Amino acid sequence: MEHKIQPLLNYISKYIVLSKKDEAVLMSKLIYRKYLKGQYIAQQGDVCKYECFVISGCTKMFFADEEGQEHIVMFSIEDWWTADMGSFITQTPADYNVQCIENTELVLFSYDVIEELYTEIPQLERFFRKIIEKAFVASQKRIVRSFSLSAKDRYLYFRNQYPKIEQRIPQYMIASYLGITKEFLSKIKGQLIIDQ
Amino acid sequence: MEHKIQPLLNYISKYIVLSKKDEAVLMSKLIYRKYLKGQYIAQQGDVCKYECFVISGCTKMFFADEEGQEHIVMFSIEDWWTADMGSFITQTPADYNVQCIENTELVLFSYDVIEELYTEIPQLERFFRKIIEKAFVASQKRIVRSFSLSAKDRYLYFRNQYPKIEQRIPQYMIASYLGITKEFLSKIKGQLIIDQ
DNA sequence: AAATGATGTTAATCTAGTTTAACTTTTACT
DNA sequence: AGTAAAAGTTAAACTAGATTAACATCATTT
Repeated sequence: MEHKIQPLLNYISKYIVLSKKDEAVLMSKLIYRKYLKGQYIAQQGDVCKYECFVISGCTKMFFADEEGQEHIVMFSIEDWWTADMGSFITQTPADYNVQCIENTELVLFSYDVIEELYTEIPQLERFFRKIIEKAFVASQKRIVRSFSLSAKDRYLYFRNQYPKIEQRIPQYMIASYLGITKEFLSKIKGQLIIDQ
Repeated sequence: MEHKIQPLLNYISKYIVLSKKDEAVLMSKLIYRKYLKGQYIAQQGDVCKYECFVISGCTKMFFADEEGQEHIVMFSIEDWWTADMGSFITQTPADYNVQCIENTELVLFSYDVIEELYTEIPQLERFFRKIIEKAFVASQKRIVRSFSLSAKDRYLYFRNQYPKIEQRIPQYMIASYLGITKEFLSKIKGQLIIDQ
């Protein structure tokens, strides 16, 4: 299993230095799991049991509104996280679904394990603080963009910021992430081609 | 100074238990400061030096876009935080301004002090992790509302969630926070009165 | 009390983005 | 290869919300 979660260890080492012993403790408590395209990792209404680190593949987190419309909140690819954090930290039913868009390899941190780990390896508290700080900043910037940019500019920003993601994901999901209809995104793309 | 920052100590005690000694260390490193209505706590372009805990009063965090339009990202009242976290954690120029809407009392955590505190009182790492987890969850829920609710429903949600804030803040700022014009908010309120 | 500036309202016109619906292209399955 | 399903396009009619502009109210200062 060691080599499979190596990307996670590399990722952690960017934030904190762990001893070999700590790494061993960590590895002994984590779950490595493969999912197929289309498979659900977590479901709206269930308590979110895991924080998930993506080793490979791609996931979307979304919810269905009263009319059954799907709204995508985030995508996650290699070296990023996914989970309904609200449900995870309060251990109450989730607002969101997490589903694989590609075959995906994950490392799962269960709620109980992560609490144990905070005690056994106090540095992980710092690690997760920093990760969440970054996620919070990104989230707030997204709010700002959603209010101050037009749909076209939000799309251009997305394309520029996540060129790798755009290739891998159907357009209608990108539209959902941007908060517009797939028809309007199609129109925007057509317009951009005309403008060259 | 002790009694002035008591609300902060009470707030912290909801998340972690600090010894009297730790409390004394903490207090010795914090800055208590009063601001007048209209005064700026932080400015777009400057590096954000402090994380601020609000003892009393009210602040807004906002940015001015290219056309000079003001967009309000968040309000903060008693027992909440304010700062451009992105600027604070990276110590790079801020995207946002923070300004007092009322006379305001703050407790300031400077960047250097907070790093020292994480080392001297490791429990604070946990405390801030939990605070930021909550802030991140709230931020993500706001994204969801901005995409899935109409302006009217966002206003109703705001009014319901923050009844105390609504009383204290001019309507045009609430419109800015909701991502709509003051004229349209006025129309929504008129409509709500007719519907009763 | 008058005057200034900040805040809030109303209404007409305009536009970014939605809805509906028909059609085309691509992908995946037998 | 042939077919069905999924994904993407186009265009017309519509709507939520913006813009502009004129006016009303309220608070603060002189």
